[in-house]
Amino acid sequence: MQRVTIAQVAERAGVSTATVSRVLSRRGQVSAAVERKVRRAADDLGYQVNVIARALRNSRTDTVGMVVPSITNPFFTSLVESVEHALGKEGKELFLCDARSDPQIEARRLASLAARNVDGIIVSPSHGVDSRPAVQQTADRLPLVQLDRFVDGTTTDWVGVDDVAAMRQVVDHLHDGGARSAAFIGSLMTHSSTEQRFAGFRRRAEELNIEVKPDQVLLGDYSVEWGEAAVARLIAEGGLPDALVCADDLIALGVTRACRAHGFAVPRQVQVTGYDDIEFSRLTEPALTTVHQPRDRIAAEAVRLLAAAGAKDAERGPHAHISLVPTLVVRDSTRAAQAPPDRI
Amino acid sequence: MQRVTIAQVAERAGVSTATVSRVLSRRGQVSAAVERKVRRAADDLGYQVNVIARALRNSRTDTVGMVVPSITNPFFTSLVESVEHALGKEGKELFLCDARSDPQIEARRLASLAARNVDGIIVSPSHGVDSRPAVQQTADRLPLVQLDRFVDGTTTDWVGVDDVAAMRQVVDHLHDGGARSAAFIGSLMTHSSTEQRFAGFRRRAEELNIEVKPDQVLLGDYSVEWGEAAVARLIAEGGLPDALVCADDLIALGVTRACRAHGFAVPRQVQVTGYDDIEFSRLTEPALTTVHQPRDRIAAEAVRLLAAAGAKDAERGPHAHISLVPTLVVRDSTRAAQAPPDRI
DNA sequence: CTGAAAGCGCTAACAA
DNA sequence: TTGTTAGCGCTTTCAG
Repeated sequence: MQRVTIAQVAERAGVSTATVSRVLSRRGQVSAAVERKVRRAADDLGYQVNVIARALRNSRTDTVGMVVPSITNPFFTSLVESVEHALGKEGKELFLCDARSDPQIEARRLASLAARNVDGIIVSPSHGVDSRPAVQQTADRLPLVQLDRFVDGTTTDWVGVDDVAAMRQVVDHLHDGGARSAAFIGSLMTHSSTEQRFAGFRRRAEELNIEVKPDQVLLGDYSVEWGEAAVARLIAEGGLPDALVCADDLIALGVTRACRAHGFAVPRQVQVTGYDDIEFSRLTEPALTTVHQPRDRIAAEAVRLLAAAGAKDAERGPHAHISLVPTLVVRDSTRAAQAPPDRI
Repeated sequence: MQRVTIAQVAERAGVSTATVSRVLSRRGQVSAAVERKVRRAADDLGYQVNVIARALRNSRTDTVGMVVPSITNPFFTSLVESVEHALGKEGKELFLCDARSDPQIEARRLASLAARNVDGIIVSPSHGVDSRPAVQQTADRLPLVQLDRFVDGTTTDWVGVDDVAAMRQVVDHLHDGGARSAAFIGSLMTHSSTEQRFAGFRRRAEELNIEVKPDQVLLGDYSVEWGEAAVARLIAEGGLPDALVCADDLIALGVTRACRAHGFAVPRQVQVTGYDDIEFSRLTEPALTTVHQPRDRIAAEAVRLLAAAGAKDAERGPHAHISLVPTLVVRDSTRAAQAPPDRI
């Protein structure tokens, strides 16, 4: 239970603490003989650095903090996995926090990460507006990259996908499958993802003359339950359009399920699309057509930006916004291309 | 970018650093007037404690480390969520690590957590044997609780469910549904979960005269893919038994999917059960019959044990093994009770 | 009730 | 190449 300190190692090896430090942190020149003695002593005693003490001295922890809106959302967990992997290559570790989609909790987590002297922070903000103060304050104190989502009006690095381009692909695909009317089912417009995705959807739908009734834009949250509820509401209020475009896969899973429960065949009577390409999206019946996010790439870019920001301590260059183009994964919840009905 | 220290607050408030410390860590008596001055100064300067410095001084971090085999397994993420919640009530934070099912990575994570002076560790070991040295060493240095899985031959606290009792319920239920033969699909017997679950399965199957062919015990890993592969193998080698008992929900999801893909109706021709009750288990077609683990309760007990171990520093009492009884959730992948065929 | 000062374990000047 | 020493920011005796 007693910790072994550098001083004890020094005593046993018959050298000074400075020498031990030099050996153990492999800095500075030490003769081979002394090095051997020190390592020997350290091993014998079972010495382990005290990262806390080292961090206090160096004001570096080799730790990166990450805050996600929800750790139970498979999209974020796979993003976390990618980030951890990318970080591992740099010899850094990840300190993960769950904001539970609450900007207040999020603010606490960010503050606490900063207080723990993490070298940088990766955050997918919970709210497009309310998350701003905490995110901006944190970004003023240390390197910070926003991932996937971002907060309106903040000046920080950001990495994500081009939601508008993605939605264009989605709508084109649905149109090819014969859709002439569509509904959009998303979360409240409280964060950038839904906002961007809806904007992309709406724009392309207009261009293609796909009908989108105002009361067929339904906003709730990113959950299976909400997807189910939304479909129930649509049916109650007059029936389903040709296509249901969902802002994420969880919603789409619920939507698909509810459609089938209410006797609507997917994709024959109604087409459904998701977003994110979580693992389960291929497991439902029918497997979901969705937008694949290049998670590893997103993670790698984020880590790279963080490293760069950490390096040039003096002055920060302009912030980077890296937007990757996602790909459409066509599965069984949409129809293959066909000539539009009126052209037959 | 510059950190505000206690000294700056002290100067601005016109008091000593000791007084500031007393106010900010709410220890010791301070006059109301001084307290107000100090708080004022701290707010003005935007002071935030340096947790690192405090930790070095106190050798306490109010942080608990958690290591799970896989952060993409929904069972573990929901367990993490429960633990974080339970910890929040104690004012502690969670430092989460993913071992990627690799005892080596796991060992590194454990060491690193210990080096960071976490107050305690919650670990669900990746391997029933290979995880032992790291887990035992860590447990010797600080409070440690094993969750869900455990390592053979270690003396630490443990919280989980009674797998044997759970499997008894599963087998009874399948038998009620008419099953007279069954296969078991699990991970390699490299960790306690599968071991225990298989033992429970086998024992009850024997008691009920349910046939289990030796080559119908298939061991791979906890993944959807393995579930799919296992079914393919069973079919290739002579067909499916009445029931397929899976060691976790991911496997069961793959199993169900593969059964349907190969034209076997679930549950009419073959019954399938899972284990864990992850959220997606109710979303597949058919919804999965599975064993529900009381996650919140498991988490609460673990946190309680950790707190207790942290308190009595002097001598550790005997270690506790807390085993909770899980409940069977009957959904649509199994058949309702019926009189056994031979009794009709 | 408040202040001075020591020291948690480590590293980096600076000396030798 | 190695040792001496100061100090990272905080808490906590011990005096006052």
